[in-house]
Amino acid sequence: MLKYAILGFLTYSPMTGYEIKQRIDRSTAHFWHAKLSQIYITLKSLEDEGWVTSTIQEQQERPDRRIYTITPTGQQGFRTWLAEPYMELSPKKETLILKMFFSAQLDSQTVLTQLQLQLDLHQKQLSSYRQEVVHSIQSAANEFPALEKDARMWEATRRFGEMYEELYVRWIEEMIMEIKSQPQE
Amino acid sequence: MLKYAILGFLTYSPMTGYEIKQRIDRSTAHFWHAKLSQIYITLKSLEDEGWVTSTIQEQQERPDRRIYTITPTGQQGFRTWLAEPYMELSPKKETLILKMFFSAQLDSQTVLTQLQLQLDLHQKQLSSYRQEVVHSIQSAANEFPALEKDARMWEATRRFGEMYEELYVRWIEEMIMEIKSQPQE
DNA sequence: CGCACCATGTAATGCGTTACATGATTTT
DNA sequence: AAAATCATGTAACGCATTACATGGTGCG
Repeated sequence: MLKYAILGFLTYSPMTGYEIKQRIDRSTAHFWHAKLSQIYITLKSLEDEGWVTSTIQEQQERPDRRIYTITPTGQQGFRTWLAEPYMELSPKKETLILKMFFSAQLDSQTVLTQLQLQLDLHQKQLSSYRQEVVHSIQSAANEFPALEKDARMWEATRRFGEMYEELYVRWIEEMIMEIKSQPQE
Repeated sequence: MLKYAILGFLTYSPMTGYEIKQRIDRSTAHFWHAKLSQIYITLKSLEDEGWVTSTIQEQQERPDRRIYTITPTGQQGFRTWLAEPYMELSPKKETLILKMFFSAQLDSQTVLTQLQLQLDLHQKQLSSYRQEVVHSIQSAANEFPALEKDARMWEATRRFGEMYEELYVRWIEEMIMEIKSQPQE
């Protein structure tokens, strides 16, 4: 699956593994993330398949860069995947919710501390969607006017991330209120 | 991580791998899922660690059952994990959103079909949270009145799933409207 | 008659993370 | 002086999925 995310970025322009990582972090990280090491591994296997090719660009003051380019076969494979109907629900792994599921076994104070910590994290994430992510989409769109339609899609996915964090913050706040309002045993 | 979900269920009562799978499907599947084969593998490694023990219950008309019981060490390990502050955001892998991110490259009709399909799936999931999941929590709470506090937590996690699906449905509906309102090129 | 349910497990494979290894330049 | 950025990669490990293997009972 990661291979399609990588191919997707390479449809815009050739780039290095390092740059792909940066793009992911700035745009898709809230619904699709990846570690740098895994990106390098996946690029290599894409090259073995013939879906991308790579050339070395030598540099003197920086390490050499390996620039990956998508091949026609890769283009084709990516398009096929993109158009393919997706008929499942994406599997979720939400550690906080799992902990809460069993947290009746804990004292309220520990649970409240846990929730407060997560509230802070999600609030930070929310404000990042409202600021950094908005800006990075707008600057890409301004720089390349041909990508206007793409930018509208990117904005829609950003909005998904924002709505998700709003929901998370609301849920945690409700949990905190509910726990505080309950008689201690 | 799955090991803690399994231990969590075993704190309520001893049970088989098969039963753990059923419990997961009925209660935590929307934020924590697992395949049966992985549950068996994890139970075995928990037994090697000494966190659970197992006994065989012979049956004549059905296959024998291996019943797992949590040990004091396992109890301790589970409690430690539960009380541990969770300081990250859970990583997400949302295939639909990833596809949408790149879908400016597709014609609107294909995108609309994709969205409509997912809308149906999420609406079904939503109504399941409002019906089956509500009932299964209530029947567990009625059967074991001592679990009242637990049931309140289960209900909170169910509510999270419901809110999440409401968000998803809303987002897809907005996407459909936006795409329909755009001039075709 | 076929499908779903009960019930457990192994083998092969794939995907992902963490740690390791290197090393100059730029920013704080 | 320390940390972050640029830049690539491998090795070991862990976790998860898919396929394989078995086989009786109960329901529609």
